[in-house]
Amino acid sequence: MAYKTKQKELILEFLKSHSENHLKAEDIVIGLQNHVGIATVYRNLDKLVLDGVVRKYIAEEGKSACYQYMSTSVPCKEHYHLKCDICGELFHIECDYLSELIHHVKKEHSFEINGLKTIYYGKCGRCK
Amino acid sequence: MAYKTKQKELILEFLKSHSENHLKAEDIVIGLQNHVGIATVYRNLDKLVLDGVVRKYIAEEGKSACYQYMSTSVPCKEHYHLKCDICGELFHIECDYLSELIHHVKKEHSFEINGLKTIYYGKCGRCK
DNA sequence: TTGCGTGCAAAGGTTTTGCATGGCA
DNA sequence: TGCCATGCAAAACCTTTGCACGCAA
Repeated sequence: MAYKTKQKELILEFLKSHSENHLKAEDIVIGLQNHVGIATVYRNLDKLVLDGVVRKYIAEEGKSACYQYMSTSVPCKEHYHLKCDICGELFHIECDYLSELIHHVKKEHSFEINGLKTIYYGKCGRCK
Repeated sequence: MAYKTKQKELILEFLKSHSENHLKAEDIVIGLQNHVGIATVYRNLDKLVLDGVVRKYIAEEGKSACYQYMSTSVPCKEHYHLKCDICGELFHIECDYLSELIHHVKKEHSFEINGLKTIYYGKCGRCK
């Protein structure tokens, strides 16, 4: 039902080898030296996101979305994202407090926060 | 330096009278029955956001931004937003735990989270 | 009168879609 | 062979911008 194609492999390969970065669809196309069309990149990313292999970030309104490979061996549950409104930098932090927050909201507010998808906006130390 | 115009008044009026809703630029144009152009709406919203009179939300990537009037009499510091990935509904909650989280991140991670801008994504009770 | 604000339409950037073709199974 | 995947270009969508005109001060 799902064919294995060269493009699919190339895209996943590229995502894996840049798993520490947040990639835009175009970054992938450029990284693969235009061997894969952007429409194909978007189509594959959509599927990968649905399969939970890749996460999608809303970096900034109007700007392009970012994607990142989710390593299956290293769970990212304790990994959160803070984005500075001023300089635009995205910080990755690990914090038990945030994990507790998720637990709290689930218990008290019947809402299951997706810590991987949520981005906290604000002002970073340097810009303050 | 800043002129008072009919359009400006109409837009602010509309935002105020729908302060419990999250409005898209187009909602405002339609609400005002096309008496104000969409470019004008965007230009005014930008200023209002800068002035802190209105907040802007990134509801969903690729989709249009939402705006909401910030009542000056009722401070909204304890008011957070949860958006369900499944049904798309936006929940407004008040929660001291979240307020504490912001305090914690500020102290421990030197990052000042903007609780008004941040939207927590996840799954709501009904969709779970 | 001065110059900011507006409306319109065009441009801009990102993502999606239609359709013919390519290539996996 | 059957049918999913791809590439290209066009379309779709939201937002911004250029320019001439209108209108507040």
